[in-house]
Amino acid sequence: METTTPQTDQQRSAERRRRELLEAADRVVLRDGPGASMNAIAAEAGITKPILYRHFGDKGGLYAALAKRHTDALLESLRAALDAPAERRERVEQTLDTYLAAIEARPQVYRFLMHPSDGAAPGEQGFDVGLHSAPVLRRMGEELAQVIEERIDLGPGSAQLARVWGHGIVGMMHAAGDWWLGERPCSRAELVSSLADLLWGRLAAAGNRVGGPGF
Amino acid sequence: METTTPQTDQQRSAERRRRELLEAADRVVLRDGPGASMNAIAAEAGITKPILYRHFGDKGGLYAALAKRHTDALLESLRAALDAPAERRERVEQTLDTYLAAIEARPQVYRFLMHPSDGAAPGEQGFDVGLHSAPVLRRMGEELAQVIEERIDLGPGSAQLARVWGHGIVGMMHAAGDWWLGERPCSRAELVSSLADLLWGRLAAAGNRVGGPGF
DNA sequence: AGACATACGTTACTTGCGGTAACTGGAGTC
DNA sequence: GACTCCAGTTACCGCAAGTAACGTATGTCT
Repeated sequence: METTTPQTDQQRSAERRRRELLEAADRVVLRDGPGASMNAIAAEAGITKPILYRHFGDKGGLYAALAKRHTDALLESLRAALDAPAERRERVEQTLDTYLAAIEARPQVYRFLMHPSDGAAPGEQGFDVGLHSAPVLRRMGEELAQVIEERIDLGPGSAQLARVWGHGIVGMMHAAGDWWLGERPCSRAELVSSLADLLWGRLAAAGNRVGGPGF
Repeated sequence: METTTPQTDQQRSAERRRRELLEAADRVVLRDGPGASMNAIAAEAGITKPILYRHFGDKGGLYAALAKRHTDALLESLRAALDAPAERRERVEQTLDTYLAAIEARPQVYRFLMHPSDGAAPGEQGFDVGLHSAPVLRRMGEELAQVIEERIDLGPGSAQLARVWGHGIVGMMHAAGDWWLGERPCSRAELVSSLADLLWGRLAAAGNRVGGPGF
């Protein structure tokens, strides 16, 4: 057989191993929260620490690899909702709802991606060592910016405007979702509708309250 | 019992001490970034670790106290801009600009408040141990929600709507500001104007691009 | 005055993490 | 059969959070 395929064989094996390790890490993080230690992950994978370090360099590398998996999956869903052939408002609501459904379905994953250091027990190292603080939001922002610029006519300076809006809208969605996930003050549909209303200028259109405080 | 003024004296002294410690911690964090160690902070304050722990319990407590100081200051400025007697758009722009000016003027403080674990050197503990991940955003969101509900007439369900919008707008401002601070793609005034345009429904009003991709 | 409680401060320690160096055993190669 | 790579191990270092146990000045009670 391919007795003369040492490198390819090794590479395939290494990649499979890497996937296994990532899945083990996933399980641990999902179970123990983001405070999971490298030791615990190694144990779950049935091996010991140095192997993890050989594969991922350091904890930040493991975090990045783990985050990339989930981020890719999330972005995939969002792209689908964003590219759907529907009216703009419909698309916006679908995208918001997709995002919220995702974080609602797997809050542990969400918390890991967005607040990787929370839940670290005393003496434990957080998980976002390095500069990996929520690159998810950045990626989503850039992605949305691109879609906006491709599909909407914004006149001069559209590139800049699209990027500002991309990051702004993503941030709005994120913050509202984070708050909603914590307090559950209303249904998902209501939240989606309220946010879409905001984006549709209802804030600007609303009238002043009568007998307000002071003025 | 309260023999004259021993307790009060002690309390005053303790409070002054606490302020001194917080100021020292501030200096260290501002200088060394959020990876500052308790030892370093204690040294800067001219004392040793256990005193810090007697005053703040644990690192999370120190973080919380530190964050509260800055958060209070920031909220103060924002409230002023938000309560100014001006047209709504003017007020919104002023508030956005105030926030952006603050994070632009003291990015170190900003990064500490928002991304407290970044910059932690290997082996160092991040700074947001505990559940203190960005309560700043929550507080700003609630504050804004209150102002919105007080001053704007939103019809039925206004309380809920105001809260969603409060958190959403704060998240928009935060994410856009974070991105802007990192890349500086445009002037502050442009960013403010773009965000206000977004809130004023320009996204909804814009026309579709001709010859878009696919459709 | 002298014994005493109390808060302030210290040194010295434990624990547990991330990360690494140096050793070990088994596959394939000449 | 000697040689070379690997995956994997044990055993360790450095360092940070957090704690226990030990002084020491200050003002109070008898």
